[in-house]
Amino acid sequence: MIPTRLLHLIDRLARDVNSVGHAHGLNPVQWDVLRYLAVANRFSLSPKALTAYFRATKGTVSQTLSTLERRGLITKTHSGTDRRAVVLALTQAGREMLERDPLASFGEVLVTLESSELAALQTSLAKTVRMRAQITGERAFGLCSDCRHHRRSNTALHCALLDVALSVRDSLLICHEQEAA
Amino acid sequence: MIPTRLLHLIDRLARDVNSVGHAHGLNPVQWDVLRYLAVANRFSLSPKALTAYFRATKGTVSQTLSTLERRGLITKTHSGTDRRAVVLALTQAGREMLERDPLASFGEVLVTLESSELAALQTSLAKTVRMRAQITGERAFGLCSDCRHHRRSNTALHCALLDVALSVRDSLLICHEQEAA
DNA sequence: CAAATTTTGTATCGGCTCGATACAATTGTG
DNA sequence: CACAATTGTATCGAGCCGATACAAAATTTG
Repeated sequence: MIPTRLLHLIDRLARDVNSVGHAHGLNPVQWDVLRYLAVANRFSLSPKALTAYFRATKGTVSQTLSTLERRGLITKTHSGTDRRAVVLALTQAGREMLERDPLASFGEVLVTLESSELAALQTSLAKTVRMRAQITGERAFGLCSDCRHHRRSNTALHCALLDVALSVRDSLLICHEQEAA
Repeated sequence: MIPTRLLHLIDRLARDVNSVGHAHGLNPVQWDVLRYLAVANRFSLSPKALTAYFRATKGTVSQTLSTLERRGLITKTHSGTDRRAVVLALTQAGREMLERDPLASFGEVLVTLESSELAALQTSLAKTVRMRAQITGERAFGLCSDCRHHRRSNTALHCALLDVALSVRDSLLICHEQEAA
């Protein structure tokens, strides 16, 4: 039996998020790009990864990125190893813009919840998002450290998929290659 | 301290909802209208109520409704009491379309959760949505029976704001006038 | 009651987003 | 080296949505 009332709440929440996403001259997708770049590791800073993240076409992503670059919020540089690939990065202005992230207004509401309730909410939502990604066959964009390709010896961290060494910081960021362990 | 990780999940969930909302030739807003009309009581079936519900301008709502009417999914009739007002209703085709609601795919995921977890999730989300509505000064669109204008004698139900009798069915639907008790 | 104001909705215009298609450049493969 | 696959850009057009102006009915005010 489908939990109609809960679906209604999710729908309403999603609409609220979308509606609050028009702020400081940016639209919801543009905010999302800034947020993504703030939490993605160095293997995931490409238009390709964003295309998967947003389920948008390459053209759409390309346009959004051009707009953000024109506004000085991100930079686009060509990768050294693969000269087709573009490496994205937040500029200082981009990081400052993120400090005015309208989504933070949800945070102010959430912190009034009991910490145990907050933790439970986070766990349930994480489960939901993960299962959804699984069903739709899309990437989960989870933490590098939660990935089945993640290896940790007593000396270092390593990605078995890309065969590269990982910093602690790398492993605590989101990776587009991530697959649940 | 703002729960960043949780905000990220909410953002991702919202994007998922929005993305899944393009189905059967309808867009997310059009689905939302159909869903709303299915759960709104007879005092709330107007373009005006939808304008508040979606935080959209009157013009935008008017256009969306015209499109849905053209597709035969809703009807628009003039109110008898106030001839400016329009009364909306789902057609049979509209109700059938709702049976293919893409949001139901979330339900399939959610039912795999423990029922206690499901209940907790619903409670937390309801709180969040309610607090958000309060802060932004908007209507909550809660259940008629949860309203401070709701009166129940041993013989009948009554709305003290509109001064009309309520059926049991009325009181279990969403009302645009609703204010938390 | 007449005039002004408020409420409710429509019509029209234009900016902008986004998907589709075609294309360019680089890398990988047989 | 020819051919395919990958990654990203350029261009076009449909459609969404906000803004403005307008129409019709109801309400308030003098």
